[in-house]
Amino acid sequence: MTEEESIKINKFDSILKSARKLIGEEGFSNFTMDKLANNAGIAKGTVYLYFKNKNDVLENVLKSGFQNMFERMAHKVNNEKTPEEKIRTLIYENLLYINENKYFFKTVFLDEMNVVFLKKTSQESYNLRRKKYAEFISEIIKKGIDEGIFKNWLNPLKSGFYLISLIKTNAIYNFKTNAVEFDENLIKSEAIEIYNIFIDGVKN
Amino acid sequence: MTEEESIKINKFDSILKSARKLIGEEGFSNFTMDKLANNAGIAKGTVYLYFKNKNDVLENVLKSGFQNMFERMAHKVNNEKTPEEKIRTLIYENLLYINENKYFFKTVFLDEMNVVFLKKTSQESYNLRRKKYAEFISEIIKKGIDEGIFKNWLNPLKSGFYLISLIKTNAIYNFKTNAVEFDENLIKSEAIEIYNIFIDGVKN
DNA sequence: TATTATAATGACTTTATAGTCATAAGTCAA
DNA sequence: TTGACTTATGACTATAAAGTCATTATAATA
Repeated sequence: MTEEESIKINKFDSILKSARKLIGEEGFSNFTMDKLANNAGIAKGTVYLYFKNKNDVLENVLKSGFQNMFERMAHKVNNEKTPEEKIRTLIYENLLYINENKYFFKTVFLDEMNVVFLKKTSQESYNLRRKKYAEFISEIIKKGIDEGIFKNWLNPLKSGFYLISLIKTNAIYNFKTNAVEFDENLIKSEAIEIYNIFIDGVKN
Repeated sequence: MTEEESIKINKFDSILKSARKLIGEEGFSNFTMDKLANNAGIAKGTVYLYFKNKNDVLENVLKSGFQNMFERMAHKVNNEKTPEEKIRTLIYENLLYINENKYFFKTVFLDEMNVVFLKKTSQESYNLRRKKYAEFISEIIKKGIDEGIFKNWLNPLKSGFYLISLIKTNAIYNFKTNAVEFDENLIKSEAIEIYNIFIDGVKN
């Protein structure tokens, strides 16, 4: 690597670092090229010497956030023998990685779930609705725990969110794969699938 | 209700309907007040006679999308006796409702998962990364099925997405509730929690 | 040191879109 | 029919932020 290249890469990296920091602090929706230049201590035009455009910055921020994650996890997981051990390691390593890149993932995840076009106050009412739903489920879970059917170490509210996320993931999966109109039977079988996975997961 | 009120409400509803339609077709990020007025066949100023501002429109669109969902589900669920039956019914009714409001939920869900600030092409590479990860998990699941440990009716890829969504939901839950820095032990116990739920869910 | 090449600057241009408001059209009671 | 009131219009304004480019500063080279 020549020195020029190294300087160029350093600047690239330092701009990227500023971008990550800003996005981690204020989210994607408040991220502007002016703020970026300002935070990096350079002129706006300079940013465009290192990045094609704003999208290019965002893409690199995301790329850097997920950089290494996959390789590191795959490496750890491949060292395990049984499917169960692999899954246990995968979950742990994933949580660890998320925690190591806490500010980045916090923003990405919260931005993902917050219908970012809404004003703060409307986002709150949206999240409140979600929470109310999770609380409704948590009452059912609590009852199951009290009756001794469900694992007694479950966090009922968190379990409620888990179930919601399974349902949503199922819907998204089917939105993306099923071009065809899906009928009542398909819905029924999908519901049973989620039910069997979730119930066995929470049952004693 | 006087006739004026009824007219006003009809117009309110018809604008809302246009908004839902547009958002369902093009997503939140492409939704503009000009398009809305145009689609509703009225002048832009008229929209502002029925809605305070854009946020007010969006809020009403979301509200209308989730309208009745909760009450309807709660009603059905409350008719069931055991926690297990309640959960089965809840899942089915939820999937049914999502399907009945397919276009609305499709947009909301996909917008949620698509880092909307990215250009289409960058979103695709982002989704590809997610898919690659799910595929990695699906290989583990397949192995578990082959070995007879896991339920043989599992869709491995979908199960991969399920696990990712559980991990993510856990992270979000902890981001929102744990103000404190969380240490390695907490991460370990969270990982074990997810592991126990997921493994029992997929195991025979 | 002088000349050329490279990097950086930031004022300016462009664009998109939210929101406004003077004007016009429509409605209805007296 | 008139005039007061309500509703609707869309050209216009305001604003935010992306992206540009002529100019200037810095570094490399002869």
